[in-house]
Amino acid sequence: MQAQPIPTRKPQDATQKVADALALAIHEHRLAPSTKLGEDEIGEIYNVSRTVVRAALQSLAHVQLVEIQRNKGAFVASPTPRAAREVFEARALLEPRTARSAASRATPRDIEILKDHIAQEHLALDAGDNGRAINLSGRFHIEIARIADQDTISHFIETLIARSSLVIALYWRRESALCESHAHHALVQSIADGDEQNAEELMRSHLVDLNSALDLRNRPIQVQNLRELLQTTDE
Amino acid sequence: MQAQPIPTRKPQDATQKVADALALAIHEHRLAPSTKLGEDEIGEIYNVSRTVVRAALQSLAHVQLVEIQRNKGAFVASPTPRAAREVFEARALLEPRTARSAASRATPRDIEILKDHIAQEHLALDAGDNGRAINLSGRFHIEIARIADQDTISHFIETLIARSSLVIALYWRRESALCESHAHHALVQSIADGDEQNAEELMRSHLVDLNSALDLRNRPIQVQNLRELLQTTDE
DNA sequence: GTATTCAATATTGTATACAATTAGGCTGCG
DNA sequence: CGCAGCCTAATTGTATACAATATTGAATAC
Repeated sequence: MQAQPIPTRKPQDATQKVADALALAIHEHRLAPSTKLGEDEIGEIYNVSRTVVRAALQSLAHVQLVEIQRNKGAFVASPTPRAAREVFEARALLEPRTARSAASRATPRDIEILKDHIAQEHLALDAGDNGRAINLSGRFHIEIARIADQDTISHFIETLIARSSLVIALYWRRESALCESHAHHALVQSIADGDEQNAEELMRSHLVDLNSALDLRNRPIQVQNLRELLQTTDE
Repeated sequence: MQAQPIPTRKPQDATQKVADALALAIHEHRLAPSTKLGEDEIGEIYNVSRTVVRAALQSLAHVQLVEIQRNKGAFVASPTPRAAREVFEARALLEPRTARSAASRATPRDIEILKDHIAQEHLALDAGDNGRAINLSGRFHIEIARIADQDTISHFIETLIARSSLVIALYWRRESALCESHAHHALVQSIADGDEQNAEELMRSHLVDLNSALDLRNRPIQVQNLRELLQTTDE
């Protein structure tokens, strides 16, 4: 079974397509924080005009995946330790309640989806594709928010998880094990059981674990080559 | 020294300027929900090209003040009762804690700013300018979030309050008094006193009051998209 | 008279051209 | 040798031109 494209929202227009591709690259840590995202360069890679690229970059800037400096250009966002801390504080505030809500509403179909996410996550880990595993781990949380059926808060959580990807890229302690989907599995179980209290508590502790796996003291800097990382043959 | 030729003033960031102007118009209820926002029309009004207008509209779409339908155009957002409920649920989740945090950090300068906000709000109310009063009332909440010094959550609250303006435009019960800044005054007092517990509780009850002033049962008439109205049974 | 088809118009989506700003290097002077 | 100033190249900001899609209205067939 080969890794298949992660089902993002279907890109209706070119702008969304480019934005999704860039977001995926960032989430999978192929694009490091602070990487310059030149408009011409991206446009050539995806065969679209700067108009489309600019719209995509602005879209990503709105969820703070990239930072746009006027007359300077767009860069992959590089959250400060303070911002990183805030992201996880906000998640700790929102997600436990979301997990509780999900436990009270999840359908068998939802449980299937969650288990499928975990399965794919395991596959990615076994394949040594950490970037993809991190992305899938985040999408697991997004899926829970979707099940909770709170669009507004779900949207917030999506942006938080997007930024979490950057935080992890910058501050993850290598010595700590990658997202033990163990925790995810227990979460699914409590949600499937409709055990609201347990789901809430598991999510809370899960986030605490995640947070404790970060080292917010050092702020590494990396620069990479765009074209090699983004080059795709599909049209 | 030289004469300053200013045939046409070129703002630093035209996009932001247009977006701000449109957002203000929406917040002050000069632009009603579901109003069509044609690109050419707006461009002529502000003397900018469609490029700038499109960027501004997309920016507003990201905070859900406008809704963009592909190949159809941009419209002032019109939150459903469900969305309206969610907005205030999210505020109830975030703002009490923010008020508590503000109470623990506010400086005398911050208190001055808050009191100034209330004063301006009173002025607007006395002048019968309800739109401006509503906008100022919202900015009061944003100011508290700023004082709390949590950029991430503050950003969420900003978007929630922006949408609250639309919710109020659609669902506000005429019979209920407009935002009694009485509540705001008490809040400022508790924040000035550093009384965290009281600030949190006051904010909570204030939001409950706001919510109870809405009537989410009836969805106001919006004959913007007839096709949808005829096709959907509307839950 | 009604409904359907199809052309005409208007509006949005995208690409390209031009203007403004920035970054880097070169020269010239101290 | 070092630094200031300017000049050139590169990149972004904005405007305009062109393409694609949707809406409108009229003509035609039934």
